[in-house]
Amino acid sequence: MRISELAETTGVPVHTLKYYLREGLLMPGEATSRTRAEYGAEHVERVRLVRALVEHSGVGIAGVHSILAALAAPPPSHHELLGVAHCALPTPGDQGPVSEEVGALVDDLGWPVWPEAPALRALSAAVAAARAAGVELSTGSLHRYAAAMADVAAVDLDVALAAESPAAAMHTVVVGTVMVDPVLVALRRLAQESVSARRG
Amino acid sequence: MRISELAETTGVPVHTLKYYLREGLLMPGEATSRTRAEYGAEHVERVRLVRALVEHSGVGIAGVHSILAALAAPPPSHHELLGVAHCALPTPGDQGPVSEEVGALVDDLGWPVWPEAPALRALSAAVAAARAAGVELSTGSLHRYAAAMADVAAVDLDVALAAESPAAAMHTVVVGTVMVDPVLVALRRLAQESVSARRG
DNA sequence: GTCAATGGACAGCGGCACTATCCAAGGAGA
DNA sequence: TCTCCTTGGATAGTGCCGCTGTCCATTGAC
Repeated sequence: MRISELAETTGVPVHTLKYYLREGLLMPGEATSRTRAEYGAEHVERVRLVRALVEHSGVGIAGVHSILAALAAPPPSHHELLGVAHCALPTPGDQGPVSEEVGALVDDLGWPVWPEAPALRALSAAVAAARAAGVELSTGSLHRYAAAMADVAAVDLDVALAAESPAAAMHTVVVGTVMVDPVLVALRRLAQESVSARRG
Repeated sequence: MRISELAETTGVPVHTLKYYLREGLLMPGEATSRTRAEYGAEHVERVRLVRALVEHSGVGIAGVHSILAALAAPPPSHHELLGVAHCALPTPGDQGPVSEEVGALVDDLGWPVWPEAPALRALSAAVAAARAAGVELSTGSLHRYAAAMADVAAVDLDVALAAESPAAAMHTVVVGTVMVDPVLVALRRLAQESVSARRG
């Protein structure tokens, strides 16, 4: 199909597709002449992925770049997959240090976590920001939140390991991690209402 | 203290404080003359809250407005608190319809949820976006995610109900909901690494 | 032969969260 | 008193981001 058909199929304007081509978010079509190129199903899929990431995941264009690069790289062993995937994910607040409290938390939980994990820094920043906003976050609450997120992670890993290929597992982990976050946030709101109604 | 001292105390430039005053995010100080006003501890706290929300919660200036309005309103009964709080929270994707699948999900779970809840629409949109990005989200996975988020919500409600006043409970629910989301996201990443390492 | 579509280059836009400039009035130190 | 700095207020500008609009030469379908 030509670019205008790709635009029609995906609902994305031609101008925006050209922009994605310029930015390297969309691979060029197969040129059939100097002013004509052919696009296929993989282009449709890519456009849908890029739009979903841009519109719903909060990672910017640069983040989409990094995610696409991770998906394109030959996926490493299962051991390294998580580390590579998490380093490819844009993580807000991963600049600062790891707080003592967060270090103690993962120690207490007995979580075997890479000490340089971006998520450790992000967690430290997020906890500090919540406290600055006046939210009381006790160690006990953090432990209970962590236990719940361990259940979430178990689902994530079950789905990822069920993938038929390492590339599919990589896709599941990287894209699933960023795209399911909003799902979890919405579920949390609903669960709050549900729990409140049951208790009230 | 004067505005320059407020700026020094909070680390926020005077210009930005003036901007917050203009936008109504910061209440005016007590005017001691036409070119002098006195700011107090509640201003410091408000500035910290506004900055935490702007920098770390993803809700924009408009969302901060809506949150502050909810905090200022006389908090209703515990029954209504959650509904009022959630309507005040900016919820991306709350424009669309509620998908059948999401409706069936809350039915299956037996969650007593208000059918007009913004989170229902947000969840529908988030699930659709994840699917568009190629993430396989089975009904079973959604159920397991929902169970985990029910545990999270139980912690949320425990903390909120421990508040000594309805106003404090409102603050805990509204601010806690948006500021703890990033904490949960970071914990999910860490839990993924931990679970992966344990299984590998 | 005609005319719309294409690829390519590049500037412009709209929204957002500030940030800079300017001004008159008012207070504080010399 | 004089001078200089700060304040509040108003208005306009900045930088970033994700597009979007314009222009052009080439080309291919009708």
